[in-house]
Amino acid sequence: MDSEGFFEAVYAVVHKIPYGRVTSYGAIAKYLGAPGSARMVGWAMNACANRNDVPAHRVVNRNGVLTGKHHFSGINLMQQLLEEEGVQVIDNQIQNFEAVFWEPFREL
DNA sequence: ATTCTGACGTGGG
DNA sequence: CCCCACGCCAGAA
Repeated sequence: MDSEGFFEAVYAVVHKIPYGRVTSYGAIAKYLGAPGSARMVGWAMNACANRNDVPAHRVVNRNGVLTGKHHFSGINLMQQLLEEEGVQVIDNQIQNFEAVFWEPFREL
C-alpha cells in the first residue's frame, strides 16, 4: 500500500481480523504481495507491540501456535485474550484452527 | 560496511 | 512422523 511502511499495511489487515478469528503471518504476507517474507510480518508486529490498536494476539503462525505469546505483556495474556474471544487454546496451540482461521483473500 | 538474529514458511531427508 | 537447512527483508550491534 503506502510506501510509508510495510508495518502500516500489516496493521491494517490485522485490524480487520474479525472477533473470535485468527490468521497467520504467511497469509498476511502473501496478501501484501510478499509471500515467503512472513518474517517481515512478525517484524511489523514487533513494532506494533508498542501500539495497542493492533490485535496482534489474533495473529499466529501457520501451525496455529501462539509463537509470539512471549512478546506480550505476560505469557498468558495472548492465550487469555483468544480464549476470551471464544478461541480455545491449549498449550499455545489453537484448537479447531481451521474454523477460526481468517483468510484475507477469501473473506476480505 | 559487515554480521546476526528474528512473533515464519516451505521443502527435503 | 520428526529433524534440519534455506529463503526472506529489515533493524540493531
